[in-house]
Amino acid sequence: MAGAPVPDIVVGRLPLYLRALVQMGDEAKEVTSSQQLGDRLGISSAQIRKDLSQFGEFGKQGTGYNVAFLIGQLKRILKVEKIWDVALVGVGDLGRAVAHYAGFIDRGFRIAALFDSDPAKIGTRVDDLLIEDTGTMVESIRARGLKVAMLAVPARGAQVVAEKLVEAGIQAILCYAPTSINVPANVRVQYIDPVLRMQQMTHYL
Amino acid sequence: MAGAPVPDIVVGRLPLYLRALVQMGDEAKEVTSSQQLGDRLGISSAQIRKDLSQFGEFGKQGTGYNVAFLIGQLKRILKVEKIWDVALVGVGDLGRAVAHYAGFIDRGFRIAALFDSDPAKIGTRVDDLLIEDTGTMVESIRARGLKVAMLAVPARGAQVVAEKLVEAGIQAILCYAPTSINVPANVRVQYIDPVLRMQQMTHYL
DNA sequence: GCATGTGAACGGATTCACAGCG
DNA sequence: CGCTGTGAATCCGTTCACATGC
Repeated sequence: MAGAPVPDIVVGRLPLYLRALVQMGDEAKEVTSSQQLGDRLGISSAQIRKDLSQFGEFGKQGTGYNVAFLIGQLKRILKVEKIWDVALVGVGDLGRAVAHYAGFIDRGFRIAALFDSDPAKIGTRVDDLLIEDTGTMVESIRARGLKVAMLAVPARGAQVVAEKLVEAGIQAILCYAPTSINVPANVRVQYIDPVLRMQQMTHYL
Repeated sequence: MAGAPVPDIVVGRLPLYLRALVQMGDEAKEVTSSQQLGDRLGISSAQIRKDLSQFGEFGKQGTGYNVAFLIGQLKRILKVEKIWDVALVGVGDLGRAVAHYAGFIDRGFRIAALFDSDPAKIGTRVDDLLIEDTGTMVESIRARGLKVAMLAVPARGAQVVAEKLVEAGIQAILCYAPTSINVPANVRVQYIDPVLRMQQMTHYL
């Protein structure tokens, strides 16, 4: 049922479905149902069926969903069939950890460029990847045509860097800096701040 | 207006408000309004007022909110006035990065115990903190009375470890493992999986 | 005047429940 | 019979708009 605008909250669940399906595939499961998938994820089967139905009819009545097929469809919808080259800005402790994280490549992302403003770091390498100057970042990102970036600078500098990323043509930013950033509506931002999640939980203790 | 059950989605925004207010405090701002706060965060002022009103009347009509006072109230509500001692399970690359992350202590959390199942790591230290055996984890966590844990083991092992944490009396788990875990309803889980966020964004590119 | 706190109105998301089909 | 896909119904969250009070 393509055509109508799909709610963002639905798109946000698709990666979760994909992750669970890949696990099922690893377990040599060939077919599954909305019920099984929901049980794994703590989501109702109706929710899953409705979400998927926004993009097409992927299941068979009485049978369920073919795991490999649905994985393929979700990858297509999420545009992660190919690997995205990503720029990483900020190579402090956090940025280094992100750069070393092995979990990206299998799921659609490769860190392809590093940037920092510290002269002591510029020109050095992290795993064979050169750290470039943020002063020349805009041109460098433009030249490579990168569309996705990760932000791992201190909160203070995040807004300024974000604006440069937008200027460079970046359209999606994963922000590890513990602050909100303001960007034009056509640029997507997602935040990773573990402390927010921790503080949410402690309320209930 | 305490008494009624507050929606989880509201509790989830409070840490965001707290973070922005602390920033304002750092900027020596003494008073703010729901409008100002909302502009920073990309949230409507009505939303912020309604969220806060769930817990009391913290503002003054015609004036707004006292920043320091509201920070104190939010810390109280979120129970982060004191520092929580946290167990970290899994001291691989990811776990080490989490252990080194300097952003926890200022915001209510201290990593106070490390666990791993690798004999080569057990008994060694990370920043003066001993890595203990997961085999003796349940007793160790119980003995210290820890209530909060972070999970940084491979996806495969996450469920088993989660069950041990529950057995040990842990009531809140921050899960860095890229998988869903099932725990009793009285235990809270929050997930950090940057790839999910990335895949959500690429859909729109 | 200005900004909060809040009932009422609205809109959107989830769940229900079943027709349809393998 | 089993499970999907989906309109209808329900539930929940957000926004509106204004009375209240500094």
